[in-house]
Amino acid sequence: MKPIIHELGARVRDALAAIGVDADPLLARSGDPKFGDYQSNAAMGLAKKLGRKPRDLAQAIVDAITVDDLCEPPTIAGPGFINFRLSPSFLAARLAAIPPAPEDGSDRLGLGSAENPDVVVVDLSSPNLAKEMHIGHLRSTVIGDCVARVLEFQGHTVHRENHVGDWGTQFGMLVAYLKRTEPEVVENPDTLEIGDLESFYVEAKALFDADEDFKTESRETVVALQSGDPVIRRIWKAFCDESLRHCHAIYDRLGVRLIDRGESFYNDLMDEVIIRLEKARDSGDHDYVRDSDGALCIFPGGFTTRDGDPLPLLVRKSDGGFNYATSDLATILHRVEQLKATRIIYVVGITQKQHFDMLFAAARKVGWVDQEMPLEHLAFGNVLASDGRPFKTREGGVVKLKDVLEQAVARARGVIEKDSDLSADQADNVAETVGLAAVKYFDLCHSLKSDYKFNLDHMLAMEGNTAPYMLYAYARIRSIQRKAKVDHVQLTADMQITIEHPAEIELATKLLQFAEVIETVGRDLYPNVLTDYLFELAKSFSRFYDKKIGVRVIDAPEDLRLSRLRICDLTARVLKTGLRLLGIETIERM
RNA sequence: GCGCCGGUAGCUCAGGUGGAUAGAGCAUCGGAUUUCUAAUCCGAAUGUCGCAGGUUCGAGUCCUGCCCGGCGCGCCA
Repeated sequence: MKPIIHELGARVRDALAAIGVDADPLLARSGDPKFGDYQSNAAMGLAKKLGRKPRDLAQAIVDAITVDDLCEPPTIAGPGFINFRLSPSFLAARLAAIPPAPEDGSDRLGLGSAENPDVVVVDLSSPNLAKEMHIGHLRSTVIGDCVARVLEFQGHTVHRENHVGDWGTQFGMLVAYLKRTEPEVVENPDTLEIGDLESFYVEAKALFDADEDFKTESRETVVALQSGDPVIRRIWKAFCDESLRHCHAIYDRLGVRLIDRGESFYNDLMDEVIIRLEKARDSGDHDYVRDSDGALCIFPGGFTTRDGDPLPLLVRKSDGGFNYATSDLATILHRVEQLKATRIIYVVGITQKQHFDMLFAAARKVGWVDQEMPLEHLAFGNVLASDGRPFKTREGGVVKLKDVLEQAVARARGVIEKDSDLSADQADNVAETVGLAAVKYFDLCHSLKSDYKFNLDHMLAMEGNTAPYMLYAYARIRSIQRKAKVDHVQLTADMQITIEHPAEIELATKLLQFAEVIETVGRDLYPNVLTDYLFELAKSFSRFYDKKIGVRVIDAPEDLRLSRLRICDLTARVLKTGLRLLGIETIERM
């Protein structure tokens, strides 16, 4: 079942072909319902090219088109828009054709899988293991998980790569500090527990700054670590494991699954990066790879320094050490050559834009990545405090992600408190779901590139484009189904759907847009397109079910009752599926 | 200095490939309703889309210049 917009587009293309024109049908969703559901904007542009009047050309297209199985007779409006309004019988047939939801929760709503599936790498979250995850890691984790879910849903193979920072210079300091404070780690590395990584880091840093001996020790430890000293490596490993346990407590809570592949994993590949680049440098016909001030560099071109000189990507520092360009190039080698990736998406803050522009340009320049292969930096803005300033604790420290989630869940508990139907356990469960959903949804409903202001009142409001509203809309439909005492699984078998009331038409049309929304999100990777759609769907349902302008459901005549209950069920399924793709779990009652 | 991102209603924010009278939520005002969960629905009001030019049938969207805010610009990641 392909998106309706493409079906209509194909019909317009055929009509154009019939009158001897090969052109893009320029199909779009109508901005205003009074113009119908879809419109073709092709006539205006083509008319000029063909030396004809736009409206005449539009008329010729309409005369040549066959769409009576999909919509009402198309109309021509304004300068030459061709408007299409889907017919109720088509809407009904299309909805009726959606197969029942499978038991295992993998509902696809009748959507097909990608014809040419990609192998997609999504680089997400990627915290530094030295410290605890903080508010700055929220967006990458949540956005990355969302696009990974959408791409998986479309049938692509997705690798979620958690490129954690576990190999930087600060690990010398941390391991040296660990050796002092937790000497038994050397004997029993598995038993290491650090309750508060953040303060552990602060303590280590304080000692590093105050104690010359410790500073020296730290530096020696880095060298020992990176040259493979088994004792140091063991302590380092214990520290990383412990740190990852902190991270995964959060990932588990958020329902995010990913593969940890830290910088250390790429250690050997970084050597390989250097070997290949030195070879290119020495070959004589890759002048963009060369040494500069003692550092091995790639000059991708198009980037300049403050003084206007060509800006290189530094791949090996003049002291022989590696930096993040080295490990990022190593990830590209691994992803392209080992994982066989056909699309790579880096979900990283927008402050890194120039770095990724240079990295991608360099990787293409040296031929490690084909020109056509998509390398995408999915860049996002900062999370700010509600006053628009940087999000800090009262003391000016970083805000731990764990604390933010805890606070949201606590506030959610307050929101649902008045409902006495739920047991204490159920209430806890609902609060957990609602609180986490609120944080995720609020993040995902903003456009990526701009900063947004973190506001618990907003994200936990029952009104407006929020998680609680969406979850309530879903729970409400489930409540209707319970009250109607109809098995909504059995309901789907061989049963006709009737679409005639304006509220039914509106809701049915909205339901069938799900396919094209998913397609858009999979291509452009804008989660807020999905949240906006789900919000509109929920509003359409409210009108559908409204006493004044909607239809009766439970007490409607039997045939309409079953049809409408099925529409309710389809709405619930689209909401559940859409929210699932956002990484949000639904609840049956709240 | 160069580059990138943002500037849209009182507030928070949306506005695929240029499309019709620029939207939503909140807040404000007015109306419906003894509820198939009112956590609702209908209506009203509110805009120099940062400014100025340009491109064209048509510009919030594309181009040029400028203003404001944020970020980045050689060995930290």
